[in-house]
Amino acid sequence: MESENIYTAIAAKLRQQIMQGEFKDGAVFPSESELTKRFQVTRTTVRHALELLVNEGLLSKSQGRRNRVQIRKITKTTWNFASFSEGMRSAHEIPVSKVCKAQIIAADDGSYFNLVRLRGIKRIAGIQFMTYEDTKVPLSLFPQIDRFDFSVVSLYETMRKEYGIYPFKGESQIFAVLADEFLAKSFAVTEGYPLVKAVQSIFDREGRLVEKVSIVYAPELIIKLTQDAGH
Amino acid sequence: MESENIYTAIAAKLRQQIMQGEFKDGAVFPSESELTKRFQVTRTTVRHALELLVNEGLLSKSQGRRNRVQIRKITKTTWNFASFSEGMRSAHEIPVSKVCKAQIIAADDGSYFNLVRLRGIKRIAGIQFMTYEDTKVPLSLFPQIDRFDFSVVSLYETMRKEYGIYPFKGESQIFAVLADEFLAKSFAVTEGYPLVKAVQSIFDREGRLVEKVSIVYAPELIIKLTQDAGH
DNA sequence: AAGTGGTCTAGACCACCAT
DNA sequence: TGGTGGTCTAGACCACTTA
Repeated sequence: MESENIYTAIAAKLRQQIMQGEFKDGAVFPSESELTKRFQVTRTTVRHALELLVNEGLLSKSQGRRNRVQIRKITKTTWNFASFSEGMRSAHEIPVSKVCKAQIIAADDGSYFNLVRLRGIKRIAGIQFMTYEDTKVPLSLFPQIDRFDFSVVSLYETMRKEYGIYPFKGESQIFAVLADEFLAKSFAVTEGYPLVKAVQSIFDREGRLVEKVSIVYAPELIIKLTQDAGH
Repeated sequence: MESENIYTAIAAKLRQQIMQGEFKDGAVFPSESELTKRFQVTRTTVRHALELLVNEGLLSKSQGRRNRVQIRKITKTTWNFASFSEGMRSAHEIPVSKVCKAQIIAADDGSYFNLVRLRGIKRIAGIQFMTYEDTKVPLSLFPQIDRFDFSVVSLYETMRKEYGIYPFKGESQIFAVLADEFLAKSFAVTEGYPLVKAVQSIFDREGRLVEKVSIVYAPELIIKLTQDAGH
């Protein structure tokens, strides 16, 4: 498991410790001088390693303060439901998830766990669904993942905590579709109403396919994207 | 125009030279040792400055070879038409642009140049339009920009070359809409066909609003997005 | 006041590329 | 083979936060 460079090796070791929960999310990180002693290198090399972790969204820095573990979510936008439900939770709304289908399916390239969910929020007036998600995850990477109840637990959290696999990069295609009877009923719109649908493939850092997902968004849901030229 | 750090100041100076075309796109960049002499700093500091430019997508590096100026486009996807038309050009298709409206409008926050275009490609069978774009650019940043003929010249290129302003960051909202009579005719679909519409605000590095644009995409146009967790 | 991270120096050796 | 960028050392001083 050796890497060519010292700093990549150090980053790999620290990343592993973060992933395995040895350094917990939000906790203070060992100081740079501690790390120089531990790894027997100069501070420059330690900082080079830490820079990688910062760029990966695992570590947050600010001058004078101790470095902290901060696991950044895959997007900062309402692009996937995860961040959306977090926003709702803070606004005193309760996220709900209704499993429509949870089964193992066979494809050309192996077996997949297929999870179909309606997701939304619970309000006084009743449940309002915001997305319809059809997810496929490869069983080769996530053996026995069908034993979890995803109406209760988060899929991404399960991937991270139970399997140590971390979504890193996503590719999406966007379409417009017309609401069919089921979607119209679920989203409380008329049949034929135009809806946004996204088909995504999510990969981890090693480039392995982690998830194939198709999402139809309710019209209330404002889909925001942020893109940079660089950085 | 002084910055607090030496490396930020050096990066700012080099960035300016790249933007102003002193170092042209694709050309070799001064070597790191040359830059240490020019700015009278160590190589570490020069490299710190260059790292910023690499992250901004202005510079490309590889070991042993000279650093090169490489101006990365705002997206690598079919997200805006620019990259799409570039792809088409290489496939021996001719991009076309039909100006529907080009006028100055007044808003609460100043005057804007409003440009509405149908854009697409010319084929043997005829012209096929792929996007309908409604663009508004502030006259405060781009005085007399209405003198250009944007059926011929690129809007982004004009911003860059004539005004030295460089699109950096974009925020988008995505909707689904139904084709009205005009769009149906332009895109050769039936009225009521579902289409993807994006409303974008584009900012430059200083955070100034450079462009407000709404784009409706033809159904043939596959909209691809790539997103990373970090880096 | 002590400790932390941010910046910067002045070197060194190496891997890689072009000639 | 000479020059380039990549890595790394062993220091130093500063800005900032925390106690």
